[in-house]
Amino acid sequence: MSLSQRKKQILQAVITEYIKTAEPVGSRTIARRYDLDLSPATIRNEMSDLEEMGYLEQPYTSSGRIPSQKGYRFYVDSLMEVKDLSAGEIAWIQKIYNIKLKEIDKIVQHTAKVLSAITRYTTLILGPQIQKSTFEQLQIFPLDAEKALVILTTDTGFVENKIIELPRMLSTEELFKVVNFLNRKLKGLSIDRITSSMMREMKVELVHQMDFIEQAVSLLEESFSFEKEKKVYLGGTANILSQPDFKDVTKIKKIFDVLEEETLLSKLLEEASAEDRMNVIIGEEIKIQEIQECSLITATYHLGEKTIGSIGVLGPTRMDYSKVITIVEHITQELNNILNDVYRKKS
Amino acid sequence: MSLSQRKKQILQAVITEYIKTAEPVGSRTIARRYDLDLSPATIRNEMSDLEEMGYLEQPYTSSGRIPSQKGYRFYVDSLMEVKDLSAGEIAWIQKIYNIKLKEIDKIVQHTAKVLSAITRYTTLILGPQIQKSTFEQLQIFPLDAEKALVILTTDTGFVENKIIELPRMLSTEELFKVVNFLNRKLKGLSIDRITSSMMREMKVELVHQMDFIEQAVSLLEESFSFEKEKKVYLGGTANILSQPDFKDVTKIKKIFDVLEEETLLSKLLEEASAEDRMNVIIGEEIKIQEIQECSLITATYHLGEKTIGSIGVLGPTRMDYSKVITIVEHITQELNNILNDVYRKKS
DNA sequence: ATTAGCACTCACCAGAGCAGAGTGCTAACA
DNA sequence: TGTTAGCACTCTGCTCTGGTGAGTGCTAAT
Repeated sequence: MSLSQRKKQILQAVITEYIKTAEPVGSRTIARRYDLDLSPATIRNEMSDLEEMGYLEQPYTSSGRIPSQKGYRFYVDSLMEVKDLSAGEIAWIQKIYNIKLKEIDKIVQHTAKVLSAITRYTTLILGPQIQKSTFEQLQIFPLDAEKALVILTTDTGFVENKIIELPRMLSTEELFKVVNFLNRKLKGLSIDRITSSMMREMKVELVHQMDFIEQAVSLLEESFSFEKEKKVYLGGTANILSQPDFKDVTKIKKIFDVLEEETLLSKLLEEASAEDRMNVIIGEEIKIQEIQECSLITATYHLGEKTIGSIGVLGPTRMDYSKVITIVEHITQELNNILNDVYRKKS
Repeated sequence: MSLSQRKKQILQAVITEYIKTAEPVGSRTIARRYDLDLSPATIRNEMSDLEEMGYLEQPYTSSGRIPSQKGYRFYVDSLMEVKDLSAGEIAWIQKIYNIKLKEIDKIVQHTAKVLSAITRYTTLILGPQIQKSTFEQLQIFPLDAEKALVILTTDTGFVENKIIELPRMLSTEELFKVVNFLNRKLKGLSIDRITSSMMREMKVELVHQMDFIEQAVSLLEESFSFEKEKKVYLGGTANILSQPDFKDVTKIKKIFDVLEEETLLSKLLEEASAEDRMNVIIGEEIKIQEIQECSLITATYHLGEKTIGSIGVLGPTRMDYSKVITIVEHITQELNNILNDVYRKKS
């Protein structure tokens, strides 16, 4: 069943007002501040209907109304008008975003900070995924008899480093032989293609070519066990504390506890932005119980054609969806430009 | 003027009790819970004296007493008995600290997390300083015509990478000439010895050796402008929210705002641990106004002989100094062991 | 279908009254 | 002279009360 034009107007008015004030909205307020040419009584009746239909809620008997989750959903999907940024706002963003950094992780961290400063909410950015890049070179520096530093670089300027245990009984010479072998084999391959089946193949080949098989294989395995965990960059976590929605310290505590769980956040962001377009998740649609009084707006960012990570803004369900969506859209665009500028493939 | 034995006992009792309960402590409580064989009235008189001398405070007329900053100071310096960890506690710490990581930044981050989990306060760790390590190798990978990836490695397994603008008109060949020159010159030098005077020297030398001076010099400069900013690793920031001392959201907000200022924190830690031993800074002794209701306990950690960073635990002034000091001592020791184990110099 | 009017509900606030914890002072005691 | 019992007093924190105002739901009139 669809809503009458008038009901939509009233729903929109209630939500807009509630987003602004964080207070339950009464019929008089609507009548006064939005010229719908209706008396409070009529608005009351409509609001009563809207409540019955599940779009509004009453925190307590005879209080004003607040939007329900369903209300927000409908607002975001069909009611909200996404306005463009003014030239002034764009200039302002430009000014504080203004990036001189070139390292991808720094860029992303700075973006999180700036985005949270602009929106006044908390920003989560799922770090760029090395998986999408192309293998450039693997290098190895022995540190002592047992350990070596392995550095993996990609065409996009990723540098991953880790320290591995050296297999016993492997001479320096042999070590470099294996490394050279790997470099020959892998050059130009995308990282996520270097799968376990591929590794198996290489093992077989190693068996034929070399006589120190076992050690070489374990070296190979260790070298490629680069962290699959995805880094999440946070910005403006303190902003949560400015929200009147959360004046209860125990509630805040729960949210912060979630924010300290990187794995949880990375899953959240990954699922949210699975479809590679702007996405809004409202309240209990979020799978993490502790933050179901929040909403999350996500988008993805790209390097060339490939999606390499995602951006999320987390605020109370009462957050200013339209404003945040515009800003996230803009920032994502900027980030894409910066990244593609710095890391554009050589020719 | 020094305190009588009895006054000391009473002061200690008040502080111990207040640390436990976070409530103003009255004379009856002391008489009941600590067997000093004194009547409440006598204790009252002594407490009154202690207040006059500045060791105690009364939040309001005829309430119990709470320790003043001076009180805490005296307690930490002369009263507190630092007890050793029990075998059980040590085993427990061992269990959750249990590190398999080898990369220095991961180790430090994990330490911050564990330390905050054990103490239930917030942990700040000033990241290991590359300055103290020894130059191993500089490498350069051209990304495109204008940019190149520079990787600096040290003997201790540090890997710093940055992207630089290539000077125009510098051929790949020339590029590698400069890099080779640098590697020859710098090999084995400690990073903090690579000062600007040293750079000047090298510039002079370059002038004599090569005919593409200008470009080489600018390359040199860019390559060595590695971040001097010190990274601070945080753990357990959410713990602040569990402290009954901070039930006021605006207070909490202020603290969190400070925690988001990395530069501020790194300065704080650096100053606090300047003397290279365990240090306790109480309340207004902290230079940052917003967190003057907190205390900070710091220690330094080492690689070989060299101090490479510092560890701090931040809690309310009412924090359990003795417990935290013991734990920080223990964890610092563990961290030293781990680091020296992983990064011990090759012979 | 809309609206004016009215009784009713509930949160919020201020003030009053009360219990409990704790102090400071005085006077008695060892 | 130091210690202690006793007592009046203070202040917080809690509950209860009544009043106010915002807001509703219902009914009846337009």
